[in-house]
Amino acid sequence: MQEKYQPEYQPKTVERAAQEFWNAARSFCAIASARKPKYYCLSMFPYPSGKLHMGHVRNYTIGDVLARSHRMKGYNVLQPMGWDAFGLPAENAAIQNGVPPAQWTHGNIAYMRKQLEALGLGIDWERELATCDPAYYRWNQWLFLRMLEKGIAYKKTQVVNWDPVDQTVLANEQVIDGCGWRTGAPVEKREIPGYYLAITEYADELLAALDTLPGWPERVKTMQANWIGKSTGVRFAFPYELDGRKDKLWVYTTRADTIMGVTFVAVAAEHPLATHAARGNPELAAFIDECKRGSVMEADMATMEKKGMPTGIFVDHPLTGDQVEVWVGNYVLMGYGEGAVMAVPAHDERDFEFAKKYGLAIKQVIAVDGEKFSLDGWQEWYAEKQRGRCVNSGKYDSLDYQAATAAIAADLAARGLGAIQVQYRLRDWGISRQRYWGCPIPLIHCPSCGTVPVPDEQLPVILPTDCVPDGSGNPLTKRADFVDCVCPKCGQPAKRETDTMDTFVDSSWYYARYATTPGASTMVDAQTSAWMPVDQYIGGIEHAILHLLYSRFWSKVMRDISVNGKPLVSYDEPFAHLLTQGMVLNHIYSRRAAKGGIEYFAPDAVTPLRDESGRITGATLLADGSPVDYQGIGTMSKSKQNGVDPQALIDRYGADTARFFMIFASPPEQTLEWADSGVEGAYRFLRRLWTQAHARHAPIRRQAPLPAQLAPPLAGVRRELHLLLKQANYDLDKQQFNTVASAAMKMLNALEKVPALEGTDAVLAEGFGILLRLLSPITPHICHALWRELGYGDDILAAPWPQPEAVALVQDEIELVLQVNGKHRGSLRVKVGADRTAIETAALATEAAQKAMAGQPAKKIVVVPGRLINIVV
RNA sequence: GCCGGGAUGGCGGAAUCGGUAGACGCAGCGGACUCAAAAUCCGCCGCCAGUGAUGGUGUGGGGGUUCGACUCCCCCUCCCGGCACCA
Repeated sequence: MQEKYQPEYQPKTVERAAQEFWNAARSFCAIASARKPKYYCLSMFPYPSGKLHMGHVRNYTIGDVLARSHRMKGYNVLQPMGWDAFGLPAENAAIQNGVPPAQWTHGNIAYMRKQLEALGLGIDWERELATCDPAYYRWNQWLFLRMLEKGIAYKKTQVVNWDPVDQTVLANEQVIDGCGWRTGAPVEKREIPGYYLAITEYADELLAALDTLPGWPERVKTMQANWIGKSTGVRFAFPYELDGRKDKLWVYTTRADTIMGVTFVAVAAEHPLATHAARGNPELAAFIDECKRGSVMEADMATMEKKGMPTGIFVDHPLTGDQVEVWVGNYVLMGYGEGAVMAVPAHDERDFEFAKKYGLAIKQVIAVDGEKFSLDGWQEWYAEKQRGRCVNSGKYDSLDYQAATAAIAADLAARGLGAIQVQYRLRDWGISRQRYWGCPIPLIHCPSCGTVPVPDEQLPVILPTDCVPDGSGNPLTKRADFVDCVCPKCGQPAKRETDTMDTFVDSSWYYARYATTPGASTMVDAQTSAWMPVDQYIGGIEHAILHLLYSRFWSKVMRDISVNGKPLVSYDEPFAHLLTQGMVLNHIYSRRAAKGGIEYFAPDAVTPLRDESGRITGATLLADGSPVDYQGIGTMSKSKQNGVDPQALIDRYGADTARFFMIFASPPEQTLEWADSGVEGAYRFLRRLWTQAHARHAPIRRQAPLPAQLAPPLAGVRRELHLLLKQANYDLDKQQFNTVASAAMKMLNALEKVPALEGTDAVLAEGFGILLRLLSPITPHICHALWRELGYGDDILAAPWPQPEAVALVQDEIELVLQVNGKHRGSLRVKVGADRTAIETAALATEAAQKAMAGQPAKKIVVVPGRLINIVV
């Protein structure tokens, strides 16, 4: 044994010793093994924002509980960690304090890695990676070039938020109420070229394959399915003649059955017809300009006031030949579908409001029996598909949705004006960012050859690490040593692409890189396929759609790209099981900066002001008493300054307390409002565990075998322990870790009360052995130390997972709940095998039943075996 | 606005299939130990009435199904996540 067994719990000493033990034994280095089943346990890697926050502690403790419990259950576990190291916050930090993003990022990584180590996570650090490392991002570039060759990557124009003062593209996050976050200037929409990945080519597979993911939460699959948004509709055209030229205005609709109710057509501000009409119409041109202002966010588009203006251009209704006027609408997006929509005010809520506002015709073409249509106000049934029948629609009258759509599509097709088409809500993935701190897009622009890919042997295109962004555009554009190059094709001077990639690219395949042999000279290798897919992925619910969908897409692309006739990877889906952790929330305080931008303040930097009901209404700054606004509660994040650093907790109580508290606080999938009340309780429990173990260490070390027959009080304690273990194992399988922690507390409560009898030592030895193993995934350090001190063995990680024994659980009497008319009136004890009649007789005989029945005869008696009996009078 | 989720004591939460609502813990209150405090230990603890036994009531709000509803169905309110350049 090591030093003297301390009677007091000293987390620092215990934790240092355990961590040294694991490091020396390389306990968490994953080596492929054919003898054990593999378990690739992965938590979403953090953005190195500076310090860990409680959301990280929650995420990584959950992952570690799963990894450690599976290890003890006999799995060969891989649990890696790395850094999502490119991104906007590094540039923001540079703007604020002038430090280059590279330096800031590496400093943060060093600090946060120490914090993760202090938490005692069972991580294979030999596989650590950072996405800002050229050895990693070269493969982003390499795969991008393969996608370009296959046509999966292509160029088109994109609409971005433009800050006219800083002359820079803004992220959605940097747009506050339609204005730039630094300048306060109203944001404009601007069209610029960018590169896209054709994720829509995989839309069908991404949707269908959701059914192959039983290990994913239903809610995430539903969100992804809705996001992909597969719909079957009709793409059709309104023919028109303009300046003597015949042409067609195409639209797409899922409600072709309402086509006879079209009273106008709305096009996007950027639509060619709008541009045409704006010539010689200054008022319309001004309106189009207005439409081009504002943010590009969908939420803004959906909630803003719907506005429009007529173009004076008319198109022909494809079936009736009626003249239909074309309007410009601020709610129609050029980049989505055809940039034009048919408007049926009677059966689309948005069109209805629009028509009422501008006095446009509303023509009812769908009726529902028993419902009365009125122009006075919108009613839900107007847009209903299922109950409706066509009216005022000529030959389509009385047809239902299905029949009308089919007939109308057939008629449109016969005229060459349309066809049934499957469409997706999903749009192709735009990956170009006009930012410095990201992976360079490996392209060269040559005056004579056009856009030329960087040859593979020149990869990676290395990002200079000494730039300091100042908020006014991408500093790469000013770096001649980066931009100036020679065309790989013709050798003439050329310019390098300065756009970098979306950071979602980096995170779309990092899990595969972890699984690859460290230092491999290819993107992936045979080891990748051996470890993949990830068996258990753990991360925040905020990634339910984008990150998880992009990763699924990226996997399928890698599967479809072959090198030397071999696909890069052999799996279809990257993540077999997914646990979506609920967000850890905290209060958000902010105020408008002088220029109109916004600044955030940490909750511990303000004094909240409350109304009489206790709700926070505002706050004052601790530093100078100036007022700040209360923004409600939201996810802990660097940008909102509301993260809580776990370091103080770890320093004061140790990592085990921090881990236990986070796990105990709530079930993993639930949102958690941060409050540190209760940390004391977690610490108290661990201290009690330590002192109890110490007080009993002599009898436990004897490891006496259980006697054949235990005295009833001891048998009762033993039964309780095994019952708790059974429940805890069930909860662990359900990934409901908070009640596993509760079970451990209940076990200690039971063990403290074990009466001193013949066999007590054996019950204690068995009981502590169960408790320590059950608790070790949550609080590994203290369990490691006690396991050794109490003489169970050298390494609790090598111990088998505890299982309840059936013989310990038997009992001969059970308690049934007694109800009269469904109301709880007491209980009664019956022998385990008692039959129904015996139970009924016993129940009717009880004083409580007699009293509650008040002399009335039983009309019916419900007996739920083993649970309750309900007498109905 | 649209998509997904949530709401249970003063607080975090528990209740596996529709079967004792509030396990476990925090806070609080009372007591023991102590010169005192901390730590520790014992007890109480949803709300209302009652000295008490006990009775009534209670899982965001309203309605329904059922012998029985935190749990199932319908409607509503509020909160959280996502909405494609935060990660």
